[in-house]
Amino acid sequence: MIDYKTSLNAAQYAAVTATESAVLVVAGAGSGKTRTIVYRLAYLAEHGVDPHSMLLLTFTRKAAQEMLHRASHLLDQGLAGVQGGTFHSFAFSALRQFPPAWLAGRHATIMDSADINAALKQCKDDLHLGKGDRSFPKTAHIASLLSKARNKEMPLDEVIRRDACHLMPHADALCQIEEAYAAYRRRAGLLDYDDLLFELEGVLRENALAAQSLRERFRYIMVDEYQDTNRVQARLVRLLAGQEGAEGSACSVMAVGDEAQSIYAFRGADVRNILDFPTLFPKARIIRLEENYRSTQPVLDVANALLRNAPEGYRKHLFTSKAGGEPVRYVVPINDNSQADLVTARVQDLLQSHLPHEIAVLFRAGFHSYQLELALRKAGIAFRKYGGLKFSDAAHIKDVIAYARMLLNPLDMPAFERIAALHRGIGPKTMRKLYALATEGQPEATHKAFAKFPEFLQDIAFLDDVRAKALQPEAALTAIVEHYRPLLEEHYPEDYPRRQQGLEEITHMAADYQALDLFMADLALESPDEEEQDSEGKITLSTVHSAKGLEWNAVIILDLVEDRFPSRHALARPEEFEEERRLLYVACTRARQILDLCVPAATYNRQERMQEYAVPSPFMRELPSTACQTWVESFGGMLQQREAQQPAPSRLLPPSQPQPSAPEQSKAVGALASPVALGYCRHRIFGRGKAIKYIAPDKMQVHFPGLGIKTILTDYLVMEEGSAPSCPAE
DNA sequence: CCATAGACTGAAGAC
DNA sequence: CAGTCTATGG
Repeated sequence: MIDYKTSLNAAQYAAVTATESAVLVVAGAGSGKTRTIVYRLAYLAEHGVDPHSMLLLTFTRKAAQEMLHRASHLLDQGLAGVQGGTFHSFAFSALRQFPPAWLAGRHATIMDSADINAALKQCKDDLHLGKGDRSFPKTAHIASLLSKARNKEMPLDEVIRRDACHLMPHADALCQIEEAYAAYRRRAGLLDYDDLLFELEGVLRENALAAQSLRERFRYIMVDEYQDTNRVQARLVRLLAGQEGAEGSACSVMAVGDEAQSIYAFRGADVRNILDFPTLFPKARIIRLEENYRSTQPVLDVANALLRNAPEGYRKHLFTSKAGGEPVRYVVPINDNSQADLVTARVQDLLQSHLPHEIAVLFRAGFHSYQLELALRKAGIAFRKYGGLKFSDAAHIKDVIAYARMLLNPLDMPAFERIAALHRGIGPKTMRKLYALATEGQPEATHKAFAKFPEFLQDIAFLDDVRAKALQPEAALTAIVEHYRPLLEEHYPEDYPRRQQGLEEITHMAADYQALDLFMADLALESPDEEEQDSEGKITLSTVHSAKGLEWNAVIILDLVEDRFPSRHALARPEEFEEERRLLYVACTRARQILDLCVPAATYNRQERMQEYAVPSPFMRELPSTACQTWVESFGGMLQQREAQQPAPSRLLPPSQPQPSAPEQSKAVGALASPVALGYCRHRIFGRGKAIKYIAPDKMQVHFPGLGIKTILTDYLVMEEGSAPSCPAE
């Protein structure tokens, strides 16, 4: 038996052993919440609970696998029966078992983001909306608005009014698109990410048999990262748990979360779920894990400083009983290009040091790491990148996936169209016509139309043939790859050998699956990593979002300048600005021993085709000078330590007066509740000679919701291009 | 005259 | 990779 009392602290022990009632674990960063879940899994297994009745919902499948792996390691026995993964993947497997009535008998396919975009584009075109209108939102933007509406469970026009008021003129058109898109999915038997959750909720409510069967099976539910669940997800937990205290429902739910780490409000996550948990489960115990076991005090000091400045004041103070630790470094490269070189050199140093070589470089957006990727390649340092483009985003992989999907679901419209478009002479118009004909069932017309494209006909015949053979996933994919080969060479004459390797990889991955549709679902839900084994010795590049829940000995954060971190998209509303703060908090708390914050003095502006002075991120400006050690790059690439002083003072608006005080600003404050956000926005306008170009007057309302154009012009736009910045308040 | 192919630019975060 | 613009083929 495992000695839980000595392996865990008192709070962790309480959380692990509280299996009778619902438990909410509020766990600070690095306070051992993974450890708690791992020990709880082991504890349950040791006390005779069948792994089959445990459900572990985490943010990534990888997180679930790792916890299960660690738990079975503790136990000396496997925990194979535990169902673990994301809400979405769990929903898919539940729906596979208990499909909703409208899907009866069909293999539903999950749409990936490319499918969603294609579908929306088609709906938009069919309705003749937004043609040639530059102010009409881009397809990807429409997708994010529709998804936001569903995740927040708010009508679409409400979401537009609140989050994108400049799109109000298009609200009607967008609502029409939303409707058409819903019809499209039903017709083609497709589920998008949001459908997975709502359809499962529907099944649990309407299909008593299914609900009972799932409830009987899952007696122990554990939900990680609860602060990033949305309303439906909370309802799903509730529905799966059944009535608390009701006869025969011994279901025990444990939710683990940290409100300071909520970084998914943009996709509808609702921190209220944590606050409402005790209402949902009145008998719930609440346990707090506070001591940090991960990071050194200097790292925690920076993290604490970040939260201290949050207007909402999370009552969080991370502490460790370990003393000492390397100071956090505030590094100022000359520009983003030399940042890549400095980071590469730093990584090389760390790799040669005695420290365990677990190093991560984190950044706000996928493309921020491009320069670094080049520099690392040149230096011969192996890395692995998470976030941004996925393995399954590559065109050739998508092609093969399309074949596999059409194998499962001949009506899968995006797949059909993708395959059609592979052949010469078929463009958007023709492929839609062909799909319509093929599904309407007019044999003669269909025959005639398809006869013009013999290669496409061959594809269809090939798929019919493979379908008849009912092959295993690996064999089916091998056949597809072989069939696709000539097309691959035709479409990618320059680099098809490299792409062929990717195709071999995907065939190989399929070998682990019993059924093709399960494999397809996993590809759409989470791109499985190519081969885990060679990850040894590689450093990690990752977006902060993808770094959630992970930790490294050394963490380097890139591009802590305005426009990048916080992202320029996060300016419109104070809540979004605060989410950026929590995002940076998450990034810093990933570090165990070493934390480097990179604040390039200049960044490349693509429009101007030149380097431009960058403004340090407001989060950096507010950091007390004692929190870190400043290193400035001098010409020639040398880093020099600068004696304690306010790190890299903001260029034009010193941190001592970041907020406007003049009376004329008070009317502007109306819409922007947070003075921090206002100070920040003002800084952007006045802090740079190019501000007028940067935020065009007619776009100002986007950045300052609620401000009229007149106010903006009279109160704000006081400088002309190229002139010295001047500010009415001064 | 429509539909397609090819060149070019610009990127948020993720299930 | 997606979206847009333009040249060209049917």
